[in-house]
Amino acid sequence: MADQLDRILQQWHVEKPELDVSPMAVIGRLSRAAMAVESRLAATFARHGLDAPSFDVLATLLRSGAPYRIAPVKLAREAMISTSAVAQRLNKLESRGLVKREANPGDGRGTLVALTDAGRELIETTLPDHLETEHAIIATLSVEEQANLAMFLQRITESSR
Amino acid sequence: MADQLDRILQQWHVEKPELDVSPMAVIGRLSRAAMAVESRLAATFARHGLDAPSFDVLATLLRSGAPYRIAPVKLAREAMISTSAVAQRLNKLESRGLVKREANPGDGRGTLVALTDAGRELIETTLPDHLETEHAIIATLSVEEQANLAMFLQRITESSR
DNA sequence: TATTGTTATACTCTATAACTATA
DNA sequence: TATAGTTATAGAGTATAACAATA
Repeated sequence: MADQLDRILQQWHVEKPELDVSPMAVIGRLSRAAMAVESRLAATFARHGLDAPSFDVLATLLRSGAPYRIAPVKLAREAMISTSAVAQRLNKLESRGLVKREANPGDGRGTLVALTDAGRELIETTLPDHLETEHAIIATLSVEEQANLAMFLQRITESSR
Repeated sequence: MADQLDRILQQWHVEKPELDVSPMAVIGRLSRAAMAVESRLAATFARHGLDAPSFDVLATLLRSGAPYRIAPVKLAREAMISTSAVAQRLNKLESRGLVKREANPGDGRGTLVALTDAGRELIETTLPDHLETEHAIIATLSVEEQANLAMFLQRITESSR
């Protein structure tokens, strides 16, 4: 089945026959797949009143395990965003009562972000739905193909560092 | 080699052993790979004074072939963005003299976006550099692996429609 | 001096709504 | 009525800079 990338590649072959545009077949489809997936995940998040950045913070807190407390600087490193961006994500979540900021007993400069009961409840409810969405997205691939895909993506990410 | 996704999956296994988080291995790596690639492509674009949306418009015009003219509504469909977003991309490019808007002789309502000489020159110079970057990103995979990766991504995108 | 964290501010890209003009 | 295109406006998320406080 020809997709949009096939048509784009065909155009390039006609217009620039001397160029090797084969990398576009991979990178183009990577970016389109990421866009399509992002949009499906966003729909699931929205059903629970969340967006991707908020889900990311709550999920990071949950998977860190009891007592569900993390320093903002650690959240910034995990998400690869600035500490300022973290502060702004936290403002949003804290105003909804999903997290709260506490003093860090081990570091007078620091803060600990804690999951509230409401936050815990929301992420526990959202997570299975999210996993179901992710499962549906990749169900078109066999388990072996999924493993190969994950490995290829890992190698691409590593080689881009 | 354990990457960040391996550590995240391990955390989930400990905290939520009853959940099947295996889809995250694929989707998580997809989103990280897309982010890493996007950032490398952006660096190449920046070296030529461009960003991804601007490159997208100029490349679309170039691969459309002579006379390098496209209606805005077609640009919107190709890029899957609103016609308003297209108008704003065009404002930016036109103010730099890289494209110009002409009347559409076949449709009195319409406009044709034309590559200027400067725009043509810029995209012709940027394109080989861009392809080199893309080639470097996927060079870690064999040609066969690249083909498999592209196919897997295509299937994921299709199944998300 | 370096690190943690916050706010103020600005930037980028986008979509929605409102509008003009032509098919 | 529908389509093409634009601007005004607002929204989301981010980073940089400036700042306060502690290590």
